[in-house]
Amino acid sequence: MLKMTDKKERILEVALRLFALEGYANVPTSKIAKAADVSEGLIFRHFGSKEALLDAILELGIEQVEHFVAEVKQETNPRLRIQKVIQLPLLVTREHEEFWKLQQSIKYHNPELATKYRQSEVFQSLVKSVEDAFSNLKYQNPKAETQLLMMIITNLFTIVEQEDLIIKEAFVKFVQSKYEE
Amino acid sequence: MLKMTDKKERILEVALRLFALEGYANVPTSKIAKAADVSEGLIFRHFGSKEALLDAILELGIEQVEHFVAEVKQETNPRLRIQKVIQLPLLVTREHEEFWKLQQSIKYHNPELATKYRQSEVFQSLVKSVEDAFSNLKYQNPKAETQLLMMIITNLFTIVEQEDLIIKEAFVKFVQSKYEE
DNA sequence: GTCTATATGGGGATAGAC
DNA sequence: GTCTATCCCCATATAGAC
Repeated sequence: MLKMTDKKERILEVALRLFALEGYANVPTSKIAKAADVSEGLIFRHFGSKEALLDAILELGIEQVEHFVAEVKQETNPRLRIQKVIQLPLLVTREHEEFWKLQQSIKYHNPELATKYRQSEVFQSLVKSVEDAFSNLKYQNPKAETQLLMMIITNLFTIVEQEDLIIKEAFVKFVQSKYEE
Repeated sequence: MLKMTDKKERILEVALRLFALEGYANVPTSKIAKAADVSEGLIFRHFGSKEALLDAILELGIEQVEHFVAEVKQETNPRLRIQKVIQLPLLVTREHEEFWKLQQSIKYHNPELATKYRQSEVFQSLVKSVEDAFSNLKYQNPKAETQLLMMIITNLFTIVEQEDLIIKEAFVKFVQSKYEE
């Protein structure tokens, strides 16, 4: 990937942090500019609009998550694959916690953008691979199982952001135990 | 309860719906006024500020949910009590559903308000009664079980993608089956 | 690429009449 | 209790110089 301008990069980082922390709608571009030590105008030079900035951040996040998802899909043992999916929030949030938090929050601010993510290849393929695993394991209702598990996982991300690491890990283990044989 | 002015009531209803649907930050008071067929000024006469309006809505929501929660708590058979909690999302009316959704969304706009609700008597007592049920049933980790179940329930409320009642009911049944003996 | 200065609109909120 | 009119701020966005 071509190296971005330092400042453009800084804007992305800072905006991600602030959006995740305080919510997209609550963060004026002026605040981003100040925090990134950049002129406000530059944000619009680079991204065109505040919303386009959000979009760029999400694109970037999806990219970064791709590798984690690939890891899960590559696991052929269905039982293990499910264990790995459950662990995703722990693994991903370690590096991309803010992105996930943002992802959650925009569900409410900006449903279209959230939908865009939900329908992204990455997410869809993850869902499918989970469903396959449940099918292989002869669960009676693989679709519902998948839906339930994805729901739990999505929420694990948000819990994860609240509690301390020990509690998180314990809870993830607990959920995993639900899917052992 | 004293009967409110029709218009005050209408503002509350409309605002609840719009906030839940589009997010607090995305709904200007002008829009609420128009939708409720009321002057914008009246909103401020009655509630003082937009945020105070949100607060009033949440208060009201808590009140309305109280009776459903009481129903659950009053069930002494722990197995049945859990079945009933899971059914909560189906029992509450559409308005309550909106209330629940709003409750979720403000986590990001206005964490203090969300916390206030989370720590409300109603919610806390529901959590406690679920935890008791799990304890009685000798689940190994009642606290984690409760956390997981409450998480699932909260999400059941917000499954919008499946507005189809049949699907929703099927899914609730599916979750219930997880907690049968 | 980046800054400074500025335009524009819209959102929350108030005043005052009825 | 309710409406109309209005204020003011601040957030997004643009223009133009460097």
